[in-house]
Amino acid sequence: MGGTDGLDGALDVRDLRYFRAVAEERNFTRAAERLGIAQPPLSRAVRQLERRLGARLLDRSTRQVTPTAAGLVLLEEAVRVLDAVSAAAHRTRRAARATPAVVVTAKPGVATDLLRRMTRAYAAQPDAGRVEILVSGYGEQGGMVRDGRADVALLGTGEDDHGLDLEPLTTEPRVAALPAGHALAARSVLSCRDLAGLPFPHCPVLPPHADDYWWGRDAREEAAAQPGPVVRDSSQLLEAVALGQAVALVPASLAERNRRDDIAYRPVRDAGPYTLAIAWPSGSRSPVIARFVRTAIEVASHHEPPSHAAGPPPRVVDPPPGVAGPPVRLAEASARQG
Amino acid sequence: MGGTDGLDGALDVRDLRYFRAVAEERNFTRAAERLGIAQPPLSRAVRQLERRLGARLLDRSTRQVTPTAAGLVLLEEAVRVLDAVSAAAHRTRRAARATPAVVVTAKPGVATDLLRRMTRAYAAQPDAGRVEILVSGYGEQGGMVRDGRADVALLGTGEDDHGLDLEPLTTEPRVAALPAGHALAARSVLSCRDLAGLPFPHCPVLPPHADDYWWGRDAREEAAAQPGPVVRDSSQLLEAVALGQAVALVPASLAERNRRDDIAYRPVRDAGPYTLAIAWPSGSRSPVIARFVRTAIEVASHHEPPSHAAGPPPRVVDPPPGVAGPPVRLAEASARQG
DNA sequence: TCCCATCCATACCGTCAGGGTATGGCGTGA
DNA sequence: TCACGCCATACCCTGACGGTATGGATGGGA
Repeated sequence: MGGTDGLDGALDVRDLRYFRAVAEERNFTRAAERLGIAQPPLSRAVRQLERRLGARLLDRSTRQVTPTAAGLVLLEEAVRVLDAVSAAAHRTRRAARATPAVVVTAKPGVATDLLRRMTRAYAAQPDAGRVEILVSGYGEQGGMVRDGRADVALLGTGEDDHGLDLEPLTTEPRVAALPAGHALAARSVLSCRDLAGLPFPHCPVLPPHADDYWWGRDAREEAAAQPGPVVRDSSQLLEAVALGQAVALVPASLAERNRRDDIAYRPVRDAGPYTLAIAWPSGSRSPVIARFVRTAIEVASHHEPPSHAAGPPPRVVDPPPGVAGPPVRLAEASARQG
Repeated sequence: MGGTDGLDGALDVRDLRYFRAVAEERNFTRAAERLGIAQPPLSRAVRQLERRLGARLLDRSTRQVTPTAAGLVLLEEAVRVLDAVSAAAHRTRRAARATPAVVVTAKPGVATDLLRRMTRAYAAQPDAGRVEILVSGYGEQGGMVRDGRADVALLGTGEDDHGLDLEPLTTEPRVAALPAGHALAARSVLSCRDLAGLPFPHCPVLPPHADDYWWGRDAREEAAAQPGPVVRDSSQLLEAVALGQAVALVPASLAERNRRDDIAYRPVRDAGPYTLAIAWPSGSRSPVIARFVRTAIEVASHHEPPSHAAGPPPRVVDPPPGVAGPPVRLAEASARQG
């Protein structure tokens, strides 16, 4: 479908993995370490890559390796390629299994009942395949779909939805979770201003596979510099709040399901709602995925939010998706930047 | 951003190119020829790939090589990967040039005036970069954007928009183009039924780079089996009509601009309109592309269709795109299949 | 100012994967 | 039955990739 394969200047997955490591680490030695090879071959590989592309990719000035403009472009493209390669392997292996299944991923503790209903409704359909549920840490869902470990994901407002198509499922208000003894807990209603400056839990923006995936040093340092603790799931988050290490904005349903003495939940007047969406690989034509998405939307539209006072009225399904659903992004997406 | 790179089972661009060739050609010998290597290494490579993935990809039954279910999945993924790799090389090289430009591709003879206005309007903006126009053959535009040779494309209803985000620009009716002496030319209005069964020009569904890109044998045979001639641009198309080899449905504006004695244009009552859209890589965040797309939409909304009687009213711009415009597909896309 | 630590580049070498040639086995069609 | 087409196997060779050793440059600390 694409055009000429040509030789693409003979770009290779290995080259892209290597370049990505260096561009992210901004340091050949650390990158080599991360890749599990020695530093000299890495230097050579990157240099060869630059020669093949006929472009300088890295400025190796004194004491600092920084990507050039072209290097930044290649870094972005490399990530896409590597995800696509990963996806190719995962999806092929999955398709080869005797009874292929739809793999849906979600972070633990959110929308478990909705998820249960979805899978049940799907499995109830005649000749529907199996459904596997793959739990993932905060912020991991997008990556799991992109690299093919999962077919669809449930993810919330503000999570990384790069390269995915989304359809919103449910919306509910968010409330503040405060340590029981916190000064703000004395008040019955808060506003965002009240929370400004307080330590928020830092959802690890990135996959925490320390072994085979790292962030560049600045990203790591940046993460370390954040005031709040790093949490991977809702129980860690609540624990952090209970221990007084942080405050957090959580979906109302999560608060409902986690009433505890050591945490005070308070409405926040001007906090945006939490929207849960279902996501699938952008442009997927898989009828199985389309069917699951349709089912999910159907179920969500009948789904009564677990019972909190002023939830929004049940969502009306907009035009049902075609094969993989009309790619509609959340409003958030278009507002992402000016 | 994706998850674990792991080793992906050590998938490689080379493996995917090889597998794609075999899966498309359905014949090892021809695939090897197409790849410019000998057949035995190809057999070995595919076998190794199957071992690495732990899945049978091809059924090599007697006299016939057919992809398995897993093989079909991998074929689709392979195309994505290869396009992404191509795109990485092209975009990086482009970004490395002293004065990076927006490359827009369109087939010749369609919307040239609109294209001219768009580029002029874009270039008129302060600190806007250069614009390069890359002409492409029928059906090639999508591939050119996908593999990074172009940044944006103008393409019409029904063209391959896989992996692209679209925004419609203009809509105009289509008319039938008939050889002047044709029996139907005697009538003043036609319907689709009248045209059924007549030889239509076969827009080469696929890139015609005979050297480095071929279709699988069935696709080629299928194409050869089509009654109508194969054409690559509008002048070839009109020539084919004039020579009596085919009839065609063409946008009204094309008819306007190509009045000839040997071709009769007739309205077709129930023919769908021709919608021209601008397309860019799905999920692109490039501000340059976003800007060009915004300009294009703006220009198109002010654009008076070249003057034909009952054109639709000037199109109203729906919510202007954010960074890269809200990915909205043409209605056609959601109707693509039930 | 001098020294040392850090970090990237170069030189050299061994290994193995990938490609070529020759050939065999098998099924099909004349 | 023969001949052809097609895929698999066997074997060899080349070259790319990775490792080790080492050099050169820069910047910080004493």
